[in-house]
Amino acid sequence: MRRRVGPGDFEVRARVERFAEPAVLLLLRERPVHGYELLEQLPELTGERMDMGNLYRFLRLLETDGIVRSEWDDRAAGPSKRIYELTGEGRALLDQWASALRDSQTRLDGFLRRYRERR
Amino acid sequence: MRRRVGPGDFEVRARVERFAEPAVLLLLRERPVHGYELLEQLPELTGERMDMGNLYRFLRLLETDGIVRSEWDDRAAGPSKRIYELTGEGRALLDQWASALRDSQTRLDGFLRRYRERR
DNA sequence: GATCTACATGTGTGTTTTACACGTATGAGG
DNA sequence: CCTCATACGTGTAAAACACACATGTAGATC
Repeated sequence: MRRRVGPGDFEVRARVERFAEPAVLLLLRERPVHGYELLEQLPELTGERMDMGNLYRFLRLLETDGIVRSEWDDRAAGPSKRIYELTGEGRALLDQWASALRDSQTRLDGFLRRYRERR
Repeated sequence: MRRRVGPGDFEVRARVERFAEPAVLLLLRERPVHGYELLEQLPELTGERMDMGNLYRFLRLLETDGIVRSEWDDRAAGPSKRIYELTGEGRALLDQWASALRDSQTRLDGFLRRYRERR
């Protein structure tokens, strides 16, 4: 997204497409967590707050795809939580993401190097 | 985009959102070019072929936003070309992109470092 | 005991971005 | 005359993202 905030003054965000996916997978690899917890921990990785609605939808999609599995947890007081954990497929997917993100890094590197040449 | 190409085997692309924009701006900063030429040179920066239709649409949008300006060039034989060049605003926007991309790089770096911890 | 806040999980829907298919015209070379 | 490379474009569907709203639990505060 690009937004003009003044003449010659833009606000640009350069986000990786669907970056929430690898971020969720990485957090889940560390330990099983529930959605609300992810919501709090994601910004640390992604730099911005994720939309709640999309997160919960996204988690269910991951489950139908066999990337995560979940179960309800009512043991604690308060509203019950759905705890998600990574499957073997999920770990494989995270590895693919990591490799794709390394490529992306290389590409960014190339871009920025070329940007600095010929100022 | 994520595509399952087998059990536990995924094809993941980790692309920066709207990466074509900074790529076009960078190419235009180097010298004025026309659309078809961009189409050929973009993959060098972005790693993939851009959709033609979207590129031409995108260039016109950039022009209405004052990021580039253009004029027809009929001097050469063959179909006439519309040559684009970067405006001052365009250069400013490229600088903003570069800064955003550096942030993105830092974020990727953090992600990958955390990925390598706790395998 | 009403009301406010934090926790926790969701649905509905519009907007933006990207993907894919197709249309039009010029001129060079067989 | 037909095909191919060049050059510019439109139409539209699908995917991703943004924004608003709905539902329920329980502790804290008034």
